[in-house]
Amino acid sequence: MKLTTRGRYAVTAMLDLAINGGSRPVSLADISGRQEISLSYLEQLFAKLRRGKLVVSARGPGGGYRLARSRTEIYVAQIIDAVDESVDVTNCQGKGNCHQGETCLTHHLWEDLSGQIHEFLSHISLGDLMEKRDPRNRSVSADGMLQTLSLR
Amino acid sequence: MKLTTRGRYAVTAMLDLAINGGSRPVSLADISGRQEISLSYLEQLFAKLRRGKLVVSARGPGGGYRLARSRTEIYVAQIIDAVDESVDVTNCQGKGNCHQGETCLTHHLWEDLSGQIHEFLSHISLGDLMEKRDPRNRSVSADGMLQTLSLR
DNA sequence: CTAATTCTTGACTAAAATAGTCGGGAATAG
DNA sequence: CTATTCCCGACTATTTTAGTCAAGAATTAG
Repeated sequence: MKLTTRGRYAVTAMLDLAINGGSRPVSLADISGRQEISLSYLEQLFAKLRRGKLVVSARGPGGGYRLARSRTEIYVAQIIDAVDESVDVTNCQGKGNCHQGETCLTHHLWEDLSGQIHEFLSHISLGDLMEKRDPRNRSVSADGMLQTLSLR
Repeated sequence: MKLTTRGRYAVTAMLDLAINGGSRPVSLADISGRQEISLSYLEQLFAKLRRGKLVVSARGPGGGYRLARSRTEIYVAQIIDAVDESVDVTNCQGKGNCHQGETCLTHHLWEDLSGQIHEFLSHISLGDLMEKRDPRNRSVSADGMLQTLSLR
């Protein structure tokens, strides 16, 4: 899990789409104007978002992008994963060296934390953000939630 | 809140310190060897960690760094904040334009999310990571926890 | 005291990621 | 037909990341 400015751009653009996309598609030019992101850069981002099945496109006049599904079914983690193509940072994997060494240990601890952050962002949808509501407040039992969020 | 590879290096190095730092300090050379991070780069990171009051140093033979306080009182968010010097990304602040525009709205939504991630990482200590334990599982009441994690 | 060790600091550099540019396409609504 | 919009690849400038180098200050061991 990595969280860079590109991820922020992507989430911002998707939020713009969720907010301004009613029945008709939203053009990248509109998003570019509102969010002050260069059109060509948006094109690159949306190419990835489309490959990630998060948006669908419509060409021609009146065309643009719309969310591929309900805003309550698109999660922040999916957006970031789509544009970030997370690189494998396993610098001890496959080499065969580093048997239970400190390197492996700390690396594993980081992986756990990274997994936790990913899990965290996997429960926040565009809809949740728009309503400024914590999705976990909807959970019926606190036990279930604790389990969801606990370390593996 | 930004989460880059530098933050990962810093957390990794601090974990190494927490694990290998008993009664005596740990030298950067040791950490460099174990974690395969260049010594000079570690020096830069630890300069910031020291300024952030997260570690204390001891010069001379047998010297090195040690945690400034207990591993249960050093949180991941503090480490990342110390090395990342988060840049302000308010591209509408102060300019006076953007009165409740879409730009401001989505920007604000991102700020909320960013704040949530920061809050999340503010509750995970080095000790928690080492014990692979979710700090929130310690909380007495689920209500209190829900409040802690809910959106502002 | 001396010498080895270790942190401290600043300037510099190579490599990678980020953000943006450009130019040409293809589809489609009107 | 034509304007609009997505689509795609190559290219470029800027910034960040990660690392290098060199000199110096503190401190401990002997």
